Amino acid sequence: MTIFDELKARGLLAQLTDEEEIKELINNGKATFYIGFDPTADSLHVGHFMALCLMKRLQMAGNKPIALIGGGTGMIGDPSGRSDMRTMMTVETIQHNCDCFKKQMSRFIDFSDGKALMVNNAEWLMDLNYIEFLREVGPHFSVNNMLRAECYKQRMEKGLSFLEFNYMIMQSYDFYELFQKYGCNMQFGGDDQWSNMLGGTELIRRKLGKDAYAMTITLLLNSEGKKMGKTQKGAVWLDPNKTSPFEFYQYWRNVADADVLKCLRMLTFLPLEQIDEMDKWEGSQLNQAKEILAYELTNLVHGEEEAKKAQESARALFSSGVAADMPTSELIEDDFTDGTIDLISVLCKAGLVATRSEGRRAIEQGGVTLGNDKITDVKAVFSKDTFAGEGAIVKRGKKNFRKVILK
RNA sequence: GGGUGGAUUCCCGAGUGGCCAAAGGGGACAGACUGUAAAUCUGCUGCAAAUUGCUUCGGUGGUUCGAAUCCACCUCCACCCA
Repeated sequence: MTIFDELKARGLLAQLTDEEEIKELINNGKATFYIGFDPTADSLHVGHFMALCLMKRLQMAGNKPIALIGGGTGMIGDPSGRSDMRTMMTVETIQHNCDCFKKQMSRFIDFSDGKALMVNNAEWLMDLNYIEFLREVGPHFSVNNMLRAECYKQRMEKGLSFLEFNYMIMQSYDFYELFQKYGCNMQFGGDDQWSNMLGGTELIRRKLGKDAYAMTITLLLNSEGKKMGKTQKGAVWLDPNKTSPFEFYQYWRNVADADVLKCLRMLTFLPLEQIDEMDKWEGSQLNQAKEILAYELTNLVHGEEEAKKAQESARALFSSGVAADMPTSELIEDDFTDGTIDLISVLCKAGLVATRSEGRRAIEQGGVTLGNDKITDVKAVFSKDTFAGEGAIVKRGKKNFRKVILK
């Protein structure tokens, strides 16, 4: 199976400028492609993960990836899909975020021997001269056309500043620059980037009379049509310090039935035959598929050891309620008053609730378990013995466990 | 630059002097039912030393016994005119 067919079978491809040409390029390892990453946070998240996978897949097929960090475009902010204006970031923050991205990406992509490149568009965007730039690219963009783009249309109602309006031009210029510098002939990106990407191919054609191609990846949406990788706490990060391997594993273990197969296809590197086999599973059997999904992804992002640990913890926790390796919190002597500590404090210290009010609610509603006892008395207190030695397992709701130990 | 309308809690959105920690909906959280799923039902949703107290309705200042609500100035946004 060719790489192109595989990508297609996995449901990764959304829009393409020229299917035949792109097929020819990537199947024969002749593509030098780039994907842009906006440094809006100090870690990549699940949303970026698909892009990284795609880079990896194409790299394995002999193509050359360029990871473009948007140090320059980050100064502007992409208005696509945003309902409000993005807060502007300081130069220092952007730089810091770029550095973090670099580190994380190196885990997935092989940058050795020029097999892949990582560049920052700040390199060429920051020193542009306004007038020169306007003269150079300005004539090639039609405002009428830009306004017709879906991503701007939506913003016409809410307000779109000139600053953000320029994002498309900057991104197009990136492609143009990469095309000339590195022979980059393709751009990939999220489906929401389509119009920005077309801007680039258009600019290259108009200025250089050459063809470049663009292709978008399907956005990973769940069955409810929402972007995946978001939780109530925010994004699911790839940085283990922001989202622990266990949490990461649990996120995937908990996807809806309707989404498991799609996730397996789009995100894992498992052979398609194996995935098709799982497609036949039904009902509670899907829990197996979810385990596989969670394990595979945790393995990819955090390594085999972490994946195993997370899986074992999860299994143990949900079957017997105990696990050797589980999120642990420590109490110190000072947390106790007269040798005891109240349950609300325990919940807070363990990070299971954000405020004491929330803790009180959780207890009142019967959501809190310590050891094997459900506790509904808000005023319940516990002695140091409770947490000594092996500690005690505190549960808030059905899926939030924490081992609490007296230090 | 001129005019008009607007900014309320995680989001949408009511409230136009005390009865307001602020209707309703969504989301989130907890419980029941389940398969660590979905759907459904119930509870709950500012903070805390918790039948009470404290802080919130874009910002600052003012009027008043009392302000989300009235006044002044400011900031931001949308629409119309230039």
